[in-house]
Amino acid sequence: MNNTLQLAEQSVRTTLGQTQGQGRSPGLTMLDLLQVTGAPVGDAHQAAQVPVLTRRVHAGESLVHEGSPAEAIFFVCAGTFKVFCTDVNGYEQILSFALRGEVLGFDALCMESHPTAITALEDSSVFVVLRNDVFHLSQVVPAFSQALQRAGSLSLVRSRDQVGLMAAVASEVRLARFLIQLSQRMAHCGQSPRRFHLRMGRRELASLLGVAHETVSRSFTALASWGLIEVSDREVEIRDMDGLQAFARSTRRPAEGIHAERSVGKVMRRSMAGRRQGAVLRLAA
Amino acid sequence: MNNTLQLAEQSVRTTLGQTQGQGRSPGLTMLDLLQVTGAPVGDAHQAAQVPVLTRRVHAGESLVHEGSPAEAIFFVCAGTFKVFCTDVNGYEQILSFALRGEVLGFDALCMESHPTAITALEDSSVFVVLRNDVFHLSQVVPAFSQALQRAGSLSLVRSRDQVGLMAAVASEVRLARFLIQLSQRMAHCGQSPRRFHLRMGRRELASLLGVAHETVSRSFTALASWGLIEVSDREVEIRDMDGLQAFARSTRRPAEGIHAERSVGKVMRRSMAGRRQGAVLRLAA
DNA sequence: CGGGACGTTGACTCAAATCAATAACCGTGG
DNA sequence: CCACGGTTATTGATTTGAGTCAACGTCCCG
Repeated sequence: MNNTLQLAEQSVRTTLGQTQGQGRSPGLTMLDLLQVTGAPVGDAHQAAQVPVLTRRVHAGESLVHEGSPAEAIFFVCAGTFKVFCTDVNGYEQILSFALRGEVLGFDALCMESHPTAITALEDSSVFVVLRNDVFHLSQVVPAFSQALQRAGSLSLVRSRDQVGLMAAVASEVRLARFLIQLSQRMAHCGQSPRRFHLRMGRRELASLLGVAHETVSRSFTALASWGLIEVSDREVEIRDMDGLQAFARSTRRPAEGIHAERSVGKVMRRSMAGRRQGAVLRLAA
Repeated sequence: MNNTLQLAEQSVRTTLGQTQGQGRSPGLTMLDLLQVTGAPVGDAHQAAQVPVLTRRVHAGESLVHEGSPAEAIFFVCAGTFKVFCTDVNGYEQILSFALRGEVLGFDALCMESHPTAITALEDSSVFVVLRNDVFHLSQVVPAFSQALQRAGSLSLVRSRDQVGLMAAVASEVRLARFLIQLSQRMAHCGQSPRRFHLRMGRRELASLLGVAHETVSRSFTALASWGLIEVSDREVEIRDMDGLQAFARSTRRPAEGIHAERSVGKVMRRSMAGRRQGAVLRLAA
């Protein structure tokens, strides 16, 4: 317990240089961090004793650069981040978007440097846990150990959802899946699951989905003309959640031996092909 | 310390029912588990005191079913596993292959049930850590806590590499990237990085790469005809590692503002198109 | 006002999905 | 032993969806 406080003090001192004078911890503690992650808080009193650093990152600013030494991990307190890596040719591959409660930099725990870059898509803030403290805090504050495990695990689930996105054949299906994912994550953050503002541009979306940005545009208008969503620039409203979800379930040719009818997506896109205007769509009713 | 042994005993008792009578722990301990993960072993003596369960899984057998309650996590001790999920239409989406040292089921830590299925591609064995023990062991055996963090982190890195695979435009590039990844992982396991036996079929590979299985076949013959590899069914030999790596770096249209020359892949595929036989290839020499 | 970033839409091309046929392999059982 | 069905892998023919190139409109900021 004594130990705990010492540790925390040291943490603060060590990190101040890191934050580049940007953020001072306004009295936030480990308890706040735990609450943001949604993990069960064991000993709230103990957790409230351990101060935690925060850092503000303005829109477009970088939180970590690719290849920079892995000195800390972060927990998103507010805002949105994009995680990406830039290959030798300058192509920027987006790996995920992170919302409130998610951990950033977990993938660096098994290496010396960050394999990915992270930048803020809007004004955001994070909790900072220095790498050296990760180990100690795990031992001293059991709830933190658990929160880290859960957050890391969630990160993995997200990453695998991402594979599900890119696995879809049709570009419209990829977009539909993304929108549903985002909708659920927004809901989880207490925001409206039916109407939201996209924090990223078409180009970034295209990278995430693994298609050309022109295709993203076309897919948006396609989904809108089916009557599933309504779009205006980055403003999105889901008009037919069930329909969108059904459409998002379209898959690539099913495994042999299972003789289901043709995939929904293709049927729908084919049936829509002849139509001229955004006709109302009856979906596998 | 005393506590440690009690915990372990309990673990053994609780798990015996789970293992379906398949595996008895042949005296393996936490020390063995730590060594397999490659994590630094702190107190070897302590770790050697903590028995750990193992479980054998025969080729084709299932380790966990999708949606089954998340009762344990696993560390691959030997063999190969595939991690996948089956969607409503019966299409089997492969998420990753796991080799020795990697953790399985980490994604279930943040939920009540496994979001993915896991089956063995060959006769394999795993260490079993019950979910309830994960928390306690993390507190009692610091080295385990660290090993779990590292293994989870590695899992995330793998999952993101997977995104890198599917992000590539050309199917031959995807396959090339996969082969290089696998080569490096094989090397990490102490096996030859130039010559290996694929544990998975074309269909499974196709699912992982996000293409049709016919395309995987064609990509294999393409890479072989470039002279980069040699293939015979599931036996693969990399003949030109540098060339393969250069080819694997081909990307989608680079981000605007960076005016690099056309992507390597397209050029190569174009220049190869005219050739009839597996000519020797000079790559960006 | 002009330059730049962003988004949409159209036209064209081509790579990969799909459909189909064949070959090789394997375990089973006559 | 071979015949058989089932699975897997390869290759060919055809179609189509998405990448690419290009033009255009909008918005914002200097």
